[in-house]
Amino acid sequence: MGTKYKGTKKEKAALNAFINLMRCANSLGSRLNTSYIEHGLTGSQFGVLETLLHLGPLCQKELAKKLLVTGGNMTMVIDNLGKRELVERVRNKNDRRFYNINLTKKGKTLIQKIFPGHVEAIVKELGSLTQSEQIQVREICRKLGKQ
Amino acid sequence: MGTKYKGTKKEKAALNAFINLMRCANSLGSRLNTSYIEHGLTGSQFGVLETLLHLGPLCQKELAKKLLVTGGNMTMVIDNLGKRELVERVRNKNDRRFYNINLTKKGKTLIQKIFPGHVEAIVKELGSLTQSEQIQVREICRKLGKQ
DNA sequence: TGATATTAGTTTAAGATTAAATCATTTAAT
DNA sequence: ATTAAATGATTTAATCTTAAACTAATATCA
Repeated sequence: MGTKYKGTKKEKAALNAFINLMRCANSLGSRLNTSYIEHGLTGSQFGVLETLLHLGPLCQKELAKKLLVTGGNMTMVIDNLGKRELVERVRNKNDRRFYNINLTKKGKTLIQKIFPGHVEAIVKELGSLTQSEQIQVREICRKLGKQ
Repeated sequence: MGTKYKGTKKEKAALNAFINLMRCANSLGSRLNTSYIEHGLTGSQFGVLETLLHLGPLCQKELAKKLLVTGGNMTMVIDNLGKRELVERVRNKNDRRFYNINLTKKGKTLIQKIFPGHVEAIVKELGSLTQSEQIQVREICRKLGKQ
């Protein structure tokens, strides 16, 4: 579904690629959020739990950077995960400005329970692409990722 | 930057493609939002104005569907655009459940002023892709778009 | 040492977003 | 015609998100 914008060929090609990419990511994200919404997690909350599971304890700033959200928002996300006792803040002893954010046993159990279904859903969605196309996605996104 | 998840090759390939796609769209979106943020518009507001400019008057439900947001949210977005007199609601005479949402002269002037810079920024960002890669994006997103 | 700058995290204020309940209007089915 | 169902829009309550101002801890360096 191309744009209705009247521009040069080059402009229309770029605009179409952009629109398609954004809409695709948006709708893919919506279709894949059921795995964590069912467990009362928001996207950011799921992202934090998943990041901690796979990368180990991180401080809030690192989490915010990885998940592309602001520091203030990360404070709230960690607060809310903390209220449900899914993560805990532990002051860094060497530098008391930092917290190390750890998964609690309860948090680890939850994310380990949810994650496989999430992967399964992704594999299913991405199954419409050939292996070569999946590699193309990585290459293209790598190029676009550099500002 | 691949995932740390231990899974089958197929799972890791799908997961990596997915993560790259989502992060790419996210950061691309952040880099491209300056064009409208400078004019005090949110992403949704910009989306509405741009859609109305290129597709003509639509009702709120159609706008919500095109922009992948909820109807309730669209009510608020239109409210806020209305407060700034950038759009206006006009009751459909044949079916009074509908509003036709029109760009005002002020709204049309604004979006016509902003849009070229937005396109220019997109062309610049997408310029890191070859023409063939831009076409690949469309093909890949078209496949992923089907649920 | 002690003033200054930097850094991690928090708070605040404004507004965005959603799901769900509700209202108003129109359509469908007797 | 009248009831029931469907449809577009609104409201509500809860949560998310951001930018900017702020606090506390650490680093820098004259």
